[in-house]
Amino acid sequence: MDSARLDATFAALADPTRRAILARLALGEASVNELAEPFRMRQPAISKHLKVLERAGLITQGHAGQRRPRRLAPEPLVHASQYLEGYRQFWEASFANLDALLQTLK
Amino acid sequence: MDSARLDATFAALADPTRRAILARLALGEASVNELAEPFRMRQPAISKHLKVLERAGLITQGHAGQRRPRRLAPEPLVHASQYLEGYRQFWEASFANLDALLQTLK
DNA sequence: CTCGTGAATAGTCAAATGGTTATCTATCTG
DNA sequence: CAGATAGATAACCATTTGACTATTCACGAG
Repeated sequence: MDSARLDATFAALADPTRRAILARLALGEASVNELAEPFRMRQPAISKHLKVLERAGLITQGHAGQRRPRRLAPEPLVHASQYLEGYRQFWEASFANLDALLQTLK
Repeated sequence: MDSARLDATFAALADPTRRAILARLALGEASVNELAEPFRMRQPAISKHLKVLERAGLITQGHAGQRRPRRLAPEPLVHASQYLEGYRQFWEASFANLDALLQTLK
């Protein structure tokens, strides 16, 4: 529905670093340094990725002392999933046609 | 699984023009000019978008005379959908928690 | 063969991305 | 108060993106 929202969500998902961050956050909230640790990348680069994720609404940030732990937010994932579900009819039909074709060739 | 594949798929989906093209192609194959018609945009711009979609494997091109009709390809949509499904557990738990919270507040 | 049309390609350009280093801000701790 | 540490922000740079115009390529029709 809201096109700009989907733009931001899919753009955020189109990067392996950011997907890895989301995967990590699915296990529970984490600080910036914890999120940065697996990557050969400086902290400001991670902060930039986090800003992209935040602008897409995929994460929210808390504020506990000098830490700002991030946590995963579900809504954009749901919207993106629903968008793709709109094509389910299409791809099931495609595979059904392929099946039919293979049957006739047999 | 294949990260570069998901990169290309999500990047391709992160643009409203390209999503509109996919929506059009879900109704059946179409030529470049037919795809370009709804947009205030020149034909080469559309060709570039089509190249992005093709690199992502979201469309294939036929070759009928001087037309190269595009058609929608299902696989990347399936993969993207499966990727998001991996978070379903997470978001259902999130919403369940929210429900529970609302219950206790009531 | 020549012309018209569908589409691709080349070249240009401005803006956005994704990284860097250096610095600043805020909080915890001795 | 004086560090040390978590993280943000600024400034910079190279690459990519998304549009444009102009041109070229490929095919079909007269």
